[in-house]
This record gives sequence, C-alpha cells and structure tokens, in this order.
Amino acid sequence: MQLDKMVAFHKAVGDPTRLRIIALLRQGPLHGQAIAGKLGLRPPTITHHLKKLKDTGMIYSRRDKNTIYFYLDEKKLTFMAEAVTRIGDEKVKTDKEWQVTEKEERQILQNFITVDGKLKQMPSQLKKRVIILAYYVKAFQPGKTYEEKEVNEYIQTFFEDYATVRREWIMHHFMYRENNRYELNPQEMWPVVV
Amino acid sequence: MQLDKMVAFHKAVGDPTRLRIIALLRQGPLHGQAIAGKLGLRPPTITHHLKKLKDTGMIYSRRDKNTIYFYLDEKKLTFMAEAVTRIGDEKVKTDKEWQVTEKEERQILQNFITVDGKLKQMPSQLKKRVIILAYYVKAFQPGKTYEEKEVNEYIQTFFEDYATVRREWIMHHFMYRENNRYELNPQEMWPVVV
DNA sequence: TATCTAATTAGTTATATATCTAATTAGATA
DNA sequence: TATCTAATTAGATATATAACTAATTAGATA
Repeated sequence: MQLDKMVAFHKAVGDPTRLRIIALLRQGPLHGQAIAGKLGLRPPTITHHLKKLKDTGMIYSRRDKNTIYFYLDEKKLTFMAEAVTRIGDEKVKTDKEWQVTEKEERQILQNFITVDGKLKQMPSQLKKRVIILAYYVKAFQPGKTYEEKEVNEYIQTFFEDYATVRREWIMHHFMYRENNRYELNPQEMWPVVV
Repeated sequence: MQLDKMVAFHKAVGDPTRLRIIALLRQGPLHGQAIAGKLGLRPPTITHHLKKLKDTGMIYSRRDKNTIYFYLDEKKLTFMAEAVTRIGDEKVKTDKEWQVTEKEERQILQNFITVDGKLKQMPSQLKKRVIILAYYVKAFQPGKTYEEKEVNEYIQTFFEDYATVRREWIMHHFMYRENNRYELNPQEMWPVVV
C-alpha cells in the first residue's frame, strides 16, 4: 500500500463523525438520512463524510428506488488499518527488482512448475515465490468461502507441503481466514507483482 | 479503546511525514536531528510531529547525554491500528452491565473456581469470562515471552481445555503471539473490567 | 561558570476541513 | 409531465494544522 493511500485512509478514519459512521455501518447498511438522524447531523454533512470514506474504498453503495444504502467493506477496512504495521516493508515492491515482465513471469512459472502442473519446490526468493503463489491461488472463486480441508486438498494436487502454501497465501494477503473458513482477497490486496 | 483516543491515533498517523517517521523508527531508534536529516526537514518540525506521535503512546524516548533517542512501540501501534476494526464492540464495556464491584468479582471467582484453584467451567457470559481470564493470566510475567508448550502446561494446571483458554487470551488482548512465542500485553490493552 | 549541542517553544503564514443553509440534481411515481 | 424524496453541490464560516525562522531551554562538559 503506498504512502498517499495510507495517508488518505488515516485522514478519513481520523474524525469522530466518520468513526461513528463506521461503527454504525458495522451493524449493517444504512441510508444517508438514517445516518444523519442517528448522528444528529444534516444530510450534506453526511454526504461530505461518506465521500471521504468512499474514496478510500472501505464503503460502497447500492441504490434501491430513491434510497441509497451504504455498506462497509470490513475486509478492506481491516487490510488498510493493518497496513501501517507493515510500513516500509513494501518499499521493495516499488524497486525495479520487482518489475516483472510477462516473459519473465512465464520463465519463472516454467522453471518451478512441471509439465503436469506440479510445483517442484517453493522458490526462496520472495519475488518468485509471490508469482508462484499468485498463479496457484487463481483456482479459487472470488467471493466463495472454503473449508480448510478443501484448501489443503487443492494444494496437495500440486504440492505436498500444504501448510506452507496456505500460510503464505494468508501472509501475503492472497486469502484471509475467518471462522476457520478461507476466502480470496480482492486482487488489490495482493502483492503488486502480477 | 475510546473514540477520542482513536481519533487522535488516526489523526497522528494520517500525515505523510509522520508515516515516514514511523517507517524509519521501525528499523530502530533514531534521534531528532537524524530524523530531520533523513526527511529533509527542520528540527522544530520533527519536534512537532514527534509530539503528536508520542501523545498516542506509540513512541517513547530515552536520553543519552545530550541526545534523545526515539523508539517505536510496535505492539501499541498494532493494537491501536486494529482497534477501528472492532469499533462498536467496546460499547458494551461502558454500559452499566459492565461495571463490576470488588465484591461481585470475588463472587464470580468463587463461583467458577474450586478451592484448590481449578476452573470448574468456562463462563459463557462474556463479562464473567473476561474476569476469569484476567485472573489466571496474571501468573505470567510482564515482558517475558513463553513457548506455546509452557502456556499450555500452565493452563492445564487449572483447566483441561487449554486451546480455548489460550485462544481467548489472544482474542481479548490479554496476550499476543509473535514467532510462536506468547507474551503478556500491557494492561491498558486488556478489556476494561478488572 | 562559560560554552557547547540537541531539543523545544513562540510566533507566523498558508492551507485544509467540518459544518451549516440554500439551491440543485437524480430517480421514482402519480 | 408534474411532483415527490433522497442525495448532492455550492458557498460561507470557523477552526485546525504543517511548515518555517528566531529565540529559548535542558543538560553535558571544559
């Protein structure tokens, strides 16, 4: 996550009214007037705050007739909130070391994957590892959740040490776990290689 | 964590200069002039920013001769950064439901703990559970780290299901885990009952 | 005590922003 | 099309704040 996005996120969250909006939406979606009512503020004020929150991507909206409902995306919120605890680690990814061409990527996949699709070994170099992880994780369906057993079984179709692969998917934010079920993260949370 | 502390935290972090300071201090402590030098800013500007960061508690300082070194407290940073993802949950704790007198606490401990110190069962009511968890966690030494095995063994001196207790200690921020070792959190991160 | 170094405080300026009222827009429905 | 509702935009005001220079303070040491 780059610096100015992080600044925007924390500026957005660093306001009592907006924190109260987040707290409300954690309970479920609401429309603007309802938020204004609950907070004792005028609708334009709510529009103003929702815009800032929407700009970060943590809130989206759906229209139903004349009413627009606002939803909190808790996964994104969590991801962005935790980003500051990893600040500086990302620097690597903006280095030219991390620029990967299509050709290079093909080459890396070819080097580490057998013709019948099995992973020969987990690359020790971070960049290569991320490319491998991204390649295999695409088998999961966005929005669908999986049991740990399913995840393990899938990994074992291409690599013996399923625990490592599963752990790395979580660590690099390809997937996340909630209530012992696994789900793909939106691509924008993935490392920026592929 | 209460609202205004959260606002102050995110306001503090929501500034590019201060994020860069956090990134620097994650590598290790630095003194003011060094930070000013690395960021291309004047010392008073650094004082200004460090004050805001110190006010949140995420930074502390130690003097060595004429030079003051600034340190980042990563545990606190993590705790505060993640607080927004739990916003609203805390409300319970300010309800009168959550006011616990000394007498009540003694009563609860007596109800759930046998005369020889064993936990009869884990209370299902959150308030009571937190009191029990706080009681037993005090056996750990602040600042010391423990292996998972040690933690399990200690729990088994008073309760069979060690996994549950360990998990709840983490969940309620009595302890945290890093590199598979366990450590007590500062009391201010504990639930506010006891 | 005088002097040195690093940090802080005071005061200034330019910019950003939270909130309001009034006016306007976007869609739905009679 | 006329009208209704919810949301947004425009414009105003008050407050907050990031950066600077100049002056001061806090501790160390000659």
